Amino acid sequence: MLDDRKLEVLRAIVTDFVSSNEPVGSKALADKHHLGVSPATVRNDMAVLEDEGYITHPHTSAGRIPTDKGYRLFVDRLSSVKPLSAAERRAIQTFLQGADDLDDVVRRTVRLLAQVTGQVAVVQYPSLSRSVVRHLEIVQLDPGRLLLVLITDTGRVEQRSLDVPVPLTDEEVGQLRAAFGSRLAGVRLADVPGVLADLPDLAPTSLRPAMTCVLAVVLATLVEQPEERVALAGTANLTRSALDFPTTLRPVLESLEEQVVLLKLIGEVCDPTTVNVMIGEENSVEGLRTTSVVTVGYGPEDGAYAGLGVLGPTRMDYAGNISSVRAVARYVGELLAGG
Amino acid sequence: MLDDRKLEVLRAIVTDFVSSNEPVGSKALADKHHLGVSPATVRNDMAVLEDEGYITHPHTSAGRIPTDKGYRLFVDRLSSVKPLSAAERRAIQTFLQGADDLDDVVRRTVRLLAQVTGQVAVVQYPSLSRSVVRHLEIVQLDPGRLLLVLITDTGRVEQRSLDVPVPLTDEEVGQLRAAFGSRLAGVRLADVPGVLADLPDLAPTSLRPAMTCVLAVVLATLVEQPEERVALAGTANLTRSALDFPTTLRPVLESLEEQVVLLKLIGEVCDPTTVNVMIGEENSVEGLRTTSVVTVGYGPEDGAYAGLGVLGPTRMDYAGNISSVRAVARYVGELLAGG
DNA sequence: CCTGGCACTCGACCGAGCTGAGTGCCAGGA
DNA sequence: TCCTGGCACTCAGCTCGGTCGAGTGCCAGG
Repeated sequence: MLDDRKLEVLRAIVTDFVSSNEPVGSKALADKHHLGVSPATVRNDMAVLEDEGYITHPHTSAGRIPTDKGYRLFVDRLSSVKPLSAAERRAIQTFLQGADDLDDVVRRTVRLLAQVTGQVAVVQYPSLSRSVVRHLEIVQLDPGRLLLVLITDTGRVEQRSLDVPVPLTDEEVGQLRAAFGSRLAGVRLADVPGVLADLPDLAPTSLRPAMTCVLAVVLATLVEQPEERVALAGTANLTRSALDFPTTLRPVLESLEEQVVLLKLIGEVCDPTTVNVMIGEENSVEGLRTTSVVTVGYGPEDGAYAGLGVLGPTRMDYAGNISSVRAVARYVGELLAGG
Repeated sequence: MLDDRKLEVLRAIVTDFVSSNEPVGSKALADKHHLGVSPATVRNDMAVLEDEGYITHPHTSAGRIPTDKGYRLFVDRLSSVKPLSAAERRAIQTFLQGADDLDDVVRRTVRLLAQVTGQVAVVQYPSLSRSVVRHLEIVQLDPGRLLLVLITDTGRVEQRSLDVPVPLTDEEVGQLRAAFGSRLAGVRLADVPGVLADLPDLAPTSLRPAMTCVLAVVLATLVEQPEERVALAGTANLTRSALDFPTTLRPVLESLEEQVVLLKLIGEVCDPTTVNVMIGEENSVEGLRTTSVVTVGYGPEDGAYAGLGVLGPTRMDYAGNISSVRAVARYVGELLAGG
């Protein structure tokens, strides 16, 4: 149905339109891309591409622009990887070096990604459920009020406070700490329920109520409904492509303010090797139907810590953004695994 | 120079323009606000107001719009307090109730403020330097690597990790914890340097290097350069008033992405009783020269925890926003002081 | 000092007309 | 069969001129 030349025409349309933001006509196309055929032939090809739904025109006497389906085909089969320049790689590396904190790493990453791609960047904090416990500290703040501090292998620190029915002595707190600490260190959070299942049974009677409380909180807020966090940057980049957002960018900005939405965007990815691209209408989030999202997991190859990605108008440089996202993900993954 | 009627005219211009976003003419003004004088008289007054720089017109045959100076006069002398409705008060209260965490409180507050005012909302986390230490926990994560967890009276939790030259025994960690804990509990962070000044001298020799390290970190990252955090919400509201931003909202969005800028906006306020209003050009931040900012401190009356506020186009409902900001600040202050 | 009247200004709004990029289609040629 | 040049057609965007009316500034009279 679509021979090589037609695909070539589609590729040319996409690349031209992405860089110019203007409907591209047959003549300019035949000229600039030395396709070896005349504009009339290109027109015929275009008619076919349009029949198949890969391109469309805004009005009769205008050039063609790609549809979401056209972009999809382009991304899947037509875009070649665009390797980053050495300078870019160096920039990424230097920008990320010198970060101490996990917070710092994430903040730097998200800004870097926004700057490199010129899009909105989203970086998820290492997912709790996929993390490994490094330390669980239990402290009594006030009599009867405990603070739990969980530190994961990726440096994420979460705290929860809770009340226990009876104030504990320092010694009892120490016992609690030891009981949980010894069992949890090195355990993936997802595996915690199994590891802790028999804990209350073994505890001395005096400690049992407190232990049950702590256990409940650990399971509820750290394991079952772990708080996922995301960082966002580069929303100002949306204004640069104001033309791309027919109505306004209001719905886009609104969507980006919802943590839930951001998580939905990058939450599913779990493979650091495959880059995921969602184009326009493919997007499940109402209000982001005019945008495309490029995401990838980061972390060790056998299971990512979390995801990161960029969001922009469907008219984006997919090849470039895919490369950037992948490169940044790799560096961040190494950084977190190394530190 | 400006008699009562001229002031009344200015007030009418401001209120009309704020609600309609269209230059207001003499006739409409005389009609709607039953000033008791003819349009011609209003015109004369307008001419004076314009000479004095309080209003201006976009072009010769258009109505008048207030200048920044006009808004300033309006805010300072002409706007009456607009008390919130009972429903609004209830909404604020119910919206904020049920928050457990400090994080939760701040997040709810910032969203609430954005929703109530229809502007961009900014809420600063309780400033560390003005907070009181509730607890300082010291944990050895790995041999030679310590984690400090600081909890303040407002529920803010900060952690820092640091390396000490020699691994410590559990007992030594306990000594460290006791030494710091006993001295810091109940102390304002700003007063910490004095309280800890003589600490290394009193420590046993074996503990001294570690203590010096911890002390250095505490002083450097918690006292001298405490990390101020802010939350932001409602950027989508900027698009609603797209007409108000002559160029684009790009510079505004860019400014709002800078933590430093946000802190500058609300960082100075420290009085929970006085609402601060910065109008247009008064604003020190380039890029926010087309916006106005309404801020106030929140916390106990004798010294706020931090500031919060809203940002919007100069054409905003000052009276309403001032009331909302003040009301929200009061509730949050009570909530944090009470909990 | 206020008021009604009057001439004036100038942005907005509308419709006509032109332009040109781009299309679709068709007949002729490799 | 497929490509090509030619040709008529379409239509968004632009410009131009004209009208409209809101709003102004000024002035003479009350």
